[in-house]
Amino acid sequence: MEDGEPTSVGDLFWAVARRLRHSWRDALAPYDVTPSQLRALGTLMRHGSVRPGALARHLGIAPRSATEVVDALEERGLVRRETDPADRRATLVVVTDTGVTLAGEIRHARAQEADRVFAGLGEHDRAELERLLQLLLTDPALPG
Amino acid sequence: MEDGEPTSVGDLFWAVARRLRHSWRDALAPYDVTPSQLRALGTLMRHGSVRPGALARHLGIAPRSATEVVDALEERGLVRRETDPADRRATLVVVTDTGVTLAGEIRHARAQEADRVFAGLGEHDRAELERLLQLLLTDPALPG
DNA sequence: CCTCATGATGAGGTTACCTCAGTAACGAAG
DNA sequence: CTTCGTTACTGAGGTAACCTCATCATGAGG
Repeated sequence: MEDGEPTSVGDLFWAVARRLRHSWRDALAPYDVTPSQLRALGTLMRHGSVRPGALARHLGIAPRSATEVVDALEERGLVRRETDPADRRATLVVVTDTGVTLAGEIRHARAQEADRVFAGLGEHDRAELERLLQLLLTDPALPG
Repeated sequence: MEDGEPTSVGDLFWAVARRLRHSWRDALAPYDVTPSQLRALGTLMRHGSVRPGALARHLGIAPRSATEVVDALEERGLVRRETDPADRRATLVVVTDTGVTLAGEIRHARAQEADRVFAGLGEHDRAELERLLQLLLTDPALPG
């Protein structure tokens, strides 16, 4: 990113996104969990056992893609699939003990990393950024 | 993105990034140019004819990946490769007339789209966001 | 019980990256 | 002027994270 002149807000946004992505990838490397897996794990922690379809909706991805993330998490033993007793077509994705533990550790590490990155802004600016992002997120002009 | 509770600034950031990405992809669809291609084309417009290696540096990607972007642009006739007269190992990536025209059109369309998205913030907030992003970008705490 | 909708997944594709190895040409040193 | 390390690009092959479309089982309503 030696490009000294990102012209628009959009360009700026992407430039920051890129840096952030790399930074996080490095921070997560020792845990052998990719960002998207972590995102899914986090959602599962927050929502408890859900079906892949619901997970997909939470993550804003296609149902088929949720299957893949669950596959990956299951392969790492962080999650396990159980047949939904209420509907035998469906599956429940349950976080294992290992998963819970790891999620906790990573959450901690990531919070530190985020602090490191966003702390450069100072308390006030960080709150301001949070407000603006929240605004953008709830902006009806953007497609879902 | 039905997930009502992105907890951290980072999560928020990614959520916004996702929406923005989709929005842009849709806006660019009629031109048959991917975001990464457009980014490269933009850089070329700003810097004139450069070698793939330099382009890679500007874009913050590996040299090998620049080759790919140039391949794609060349295939669409937006760019052409010329041997660097100063160093026959090297190649110069030159934007064709078609490329210049298309870049102009897209720049216009994209500006409108960005306006649409970020205008939801209002003039003041947009400037504020720009300031904050610029801050993050120049923050030495982040790896290059 | 037949039909339609729904939940998950197999198959196969795309984008945008990456590393590693190879080839060609430059530049300096012998 | 030849040899040698360096640099520029690219072929080969790989990855993550998505996608669509087709398939199969189950559930729910007429």
